[in-house]
Amino acid sequence: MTSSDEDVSRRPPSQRIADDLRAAIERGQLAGGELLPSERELARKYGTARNTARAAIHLLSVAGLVVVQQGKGAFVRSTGPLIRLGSDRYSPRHREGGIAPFQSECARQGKVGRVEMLSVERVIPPTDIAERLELPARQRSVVRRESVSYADDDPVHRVTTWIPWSIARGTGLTRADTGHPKGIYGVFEDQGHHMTRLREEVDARMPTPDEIEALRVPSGVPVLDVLHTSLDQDGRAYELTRFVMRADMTGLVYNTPVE
Amino acid sequence: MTSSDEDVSRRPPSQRIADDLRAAIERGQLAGGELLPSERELARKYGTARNTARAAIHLLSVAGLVVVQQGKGAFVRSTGPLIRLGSDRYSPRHREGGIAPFQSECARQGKVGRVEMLSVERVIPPTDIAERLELPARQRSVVRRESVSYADDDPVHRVTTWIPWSIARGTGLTRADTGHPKGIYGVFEDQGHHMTRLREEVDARMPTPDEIEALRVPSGVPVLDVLHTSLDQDGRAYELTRFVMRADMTGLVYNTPVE
DNA sequence: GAGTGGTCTAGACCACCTA
DNA sequence: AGGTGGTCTAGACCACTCC
Repeated sequence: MTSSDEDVSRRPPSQRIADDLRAAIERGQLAGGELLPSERELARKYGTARNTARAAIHLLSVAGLVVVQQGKGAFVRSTGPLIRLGSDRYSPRHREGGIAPFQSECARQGKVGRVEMLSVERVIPPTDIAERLELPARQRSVVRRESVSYADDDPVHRVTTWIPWSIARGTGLTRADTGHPKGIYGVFEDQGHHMTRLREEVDARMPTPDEIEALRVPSGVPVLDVLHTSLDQDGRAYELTRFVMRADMTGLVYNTPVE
Repeated sequence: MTSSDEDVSRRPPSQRIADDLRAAIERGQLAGGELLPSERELARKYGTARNTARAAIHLLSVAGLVVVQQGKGAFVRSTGPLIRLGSDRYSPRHREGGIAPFQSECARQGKVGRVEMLSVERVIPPTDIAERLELPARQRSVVRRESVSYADDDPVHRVTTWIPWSIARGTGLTRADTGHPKGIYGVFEDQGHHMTRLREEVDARMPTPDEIEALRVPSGVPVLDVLHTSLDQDGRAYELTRFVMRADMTGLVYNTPVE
């Protein structure tokens, strides 16, 4: 009658507890933001050692279902709507108003978007970056601009832009404040580089310790790693940007013609 | 001299061990596929209980750096090139040869691509699907096609397609084998639906228990969740597909004009 | 101070893999 | 058989939060 691969009695106690909690969450019996029973309480209830109840909660935490806070307890992770970076964010239309697409997307979710520049430096880029910019071996120097995007005080994107030195030299691109009302893409256009195509390579992975700290990512939340290449009217790459995005607060959307 | 937030002596033993292993991996001292010291060995070496060494390895496992196999040990996860689903996979060009883009992308990585149909059923779709298909409340019936894509015997994508019953009825879309040499998109074209635009919403998240089983995802590996909408020459959605993709073996790439 | 999670110990038994 | 990981126990002490 009962199939052996669903034999609940053979499932270890920690997983049984986790299953029960997971089911309660999925049924909505434990809603987003709600507090789970404490480890000691679960241990009492299930007649196990505290470590066993703890293991159960840990399972849910690495699966991204709950967020644990020391001294407080484990809370069901509440899933709000995502801030979606659209492929149309580079459209010249969006620069007319002078308002960045990240900000307007935040506003749509009732949040305040803000970008904080971290650094602007002239560096030698990693080889994968140099390749995509088709830099000749002789002149591998680029300007690297690093920033963090915030939605309502939550850091959500870590953004790194690489620009060939031959393009950036002598322009506002070498300064934190470009001084251009339409931002860095305004500068590129003044320099004669109009974005006609873009290429984005999208990966997902767990964050590095650096990223966990910088983006304050809770356990069980991956990041989207987007490597964006801007191509100008001659089909040449003139700028590269890597977005590392908290996947629990942000997503992507592409809306494109089929060629 | 030493800043307090880097004070290594205050870092718990399990994290110290994890840090050391992580450093060895990042230095390449422990290469991809290589075996880590056993838990008992680490415990001896660091003078801790086995549980503590075990916790260290667990940290690396949920971070996606190592894969643990019962009875064998913990191995450094080897990162190969990804199979990248391109936004151009829907181009009519690709259907001429009759070879699916997934297969050709696998071939590029020296792998054999294969798709296994799981089911074809007439169902009432979830509301988010119905909304995107702009189904009138009266006729919410759709054909749901489920399949799994394999690269060399590894299941890498779980694919679900929803098609309004009004479009699918009486066509090969209601059968596992459509009988069309150009696949389901060939059928759509025969029905007068030509894909002129596509919209893809991209999220990343940890896999559900179902997905962990179906895709055999090791711990510490997220999935890409892509909701694809096909729009025909009239700008109407005629088909929706959800791809759930192992992020350690597959990625995405979009190459689009800027409008 | 009482409650919560964070970490550790020292042992135990089981399941799995390799030879 | 002897190694590996998987799970559990019963206790301990620490760090954090809230009142």
